Amino acid sequence: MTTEVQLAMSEQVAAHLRAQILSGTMPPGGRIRQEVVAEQFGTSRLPVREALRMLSAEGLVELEPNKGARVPMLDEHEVSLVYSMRERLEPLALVESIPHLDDDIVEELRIIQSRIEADTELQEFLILDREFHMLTYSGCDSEHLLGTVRRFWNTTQHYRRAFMEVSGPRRMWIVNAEHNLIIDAIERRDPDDAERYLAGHIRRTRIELLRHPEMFGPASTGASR
Amino acid sequence: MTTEVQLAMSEQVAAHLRAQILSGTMPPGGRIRQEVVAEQFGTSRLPVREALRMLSAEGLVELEPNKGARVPMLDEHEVSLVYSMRERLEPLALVESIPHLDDDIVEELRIIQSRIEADTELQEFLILDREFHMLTYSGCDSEHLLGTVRRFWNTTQHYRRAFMEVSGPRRMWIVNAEHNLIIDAIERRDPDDAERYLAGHIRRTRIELLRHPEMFGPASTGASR
DNA sequence: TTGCCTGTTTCTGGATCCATTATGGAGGAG
DNA sequence: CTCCTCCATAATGGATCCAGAAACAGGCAA
Repeated sequence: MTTEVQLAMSEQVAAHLRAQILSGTMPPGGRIRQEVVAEQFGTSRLPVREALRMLSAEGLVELEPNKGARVPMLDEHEVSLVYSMRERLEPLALVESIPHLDDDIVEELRIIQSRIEADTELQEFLILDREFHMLTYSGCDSEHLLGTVRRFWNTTQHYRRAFMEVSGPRRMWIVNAEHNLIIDAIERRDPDDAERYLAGHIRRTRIELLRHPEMFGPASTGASR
Repeated sequence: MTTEVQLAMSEQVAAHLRAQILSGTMPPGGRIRQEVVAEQFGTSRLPVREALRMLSAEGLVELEPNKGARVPMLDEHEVSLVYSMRERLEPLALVESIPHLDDDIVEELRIIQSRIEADTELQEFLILDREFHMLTYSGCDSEHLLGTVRRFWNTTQHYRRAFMEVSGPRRMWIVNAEHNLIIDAIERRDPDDAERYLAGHIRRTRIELLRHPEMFGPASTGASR
């Protein structure tokens, strides 16, 4: 009796598309054809439709009636605003989370952070950075709060990558310094400091991001039409 | 040439279910059977499934694989947390919105407010109160921000009603006073004051709400199992 | 040449049928 | 009498087929 859960087909499709979108294989503006995805998985179009609904709930695709699905493309103001939302919500998530974070988590955070500092590969950085922040929020037991935070990360994922591409390793040094401040505050169980550092971290990222308007050109990577 | 849009069937079903849930006809914890809804609308189960996916994206139902849909039931802490999220996000929405609100909107706000003060019917109050706040955010052109705010209102809708039921008309007087402060701040185009009043409005509501833990009993209205 | 109209094609939306999984009750063992 | 097991039932998940809307290409007229 394996505890293997035999995921529903629609979940599998959703997971795969999610990975593709988050990894940048499907750039913003790119259309997603149900039939193409369906035969890619050897299923009918129905689970694909369900998967697309799930992803639209997560902010990863947008659905237009009778016109299909596409990866959302955000303009400069919208990205900035999502960062403003993150700036307000994620500190709350962190404050809620800290009381439930034990020393094992803190240790794990330091391990992730050391891997971030060791490995400067872009794709790897994006994954680890996300993992780092999500782990700091993991003590927060509200699915609403966590889900909302995840959605924000999803919608801005592509622009995080574009930003890191143009701002280079210098940006990573700053991120590293700020991450370590956050870890220390968590270890001291100091929610006020943690909140302050995190809000500042996100705010500075947003401001820095706005200094690179070239990221928001018509279509940064293919994705015509 | 009518601009009538011939809504998709799934949208119609979603709209109807949405209204039913928000009006309290379907209480938290209540299961939603696809087949029942389907024959209620004379359609197949497929558009119902799509509608349920939409509603789950809006936070109005929760889906569990192979177990169907139910109206989410929140505990005390979760509701409080959603109010904390509202307290942080809605002031941002208001600040973003104010520059785009013209005098016509202000006038409309005063009309809604006068209707709230005139009509003390509970159901009507809930609708008008929501309409009021959403109108103050209507100048904000970000679908992400507006969508998130709407989701928060959706998830707490049932507890807003339960709260008004137990706290009575006294609560309405306070709400009225605070609404008028917000209108004035908007009319003066003073985002700082507006933000302050709104944050205080939500915070005080949250605190007051927590003084009635009896609302979070096993099941306030039917909805067994 | 340019703009509009129309026919064709392609893709999404919906209906029906089948497979799979959860649920609830009856019956038997301890 | 209680608890476990097994089975019948009902509800969800998926496949296939069909209808309708949108994009595209070609032709016609100004």
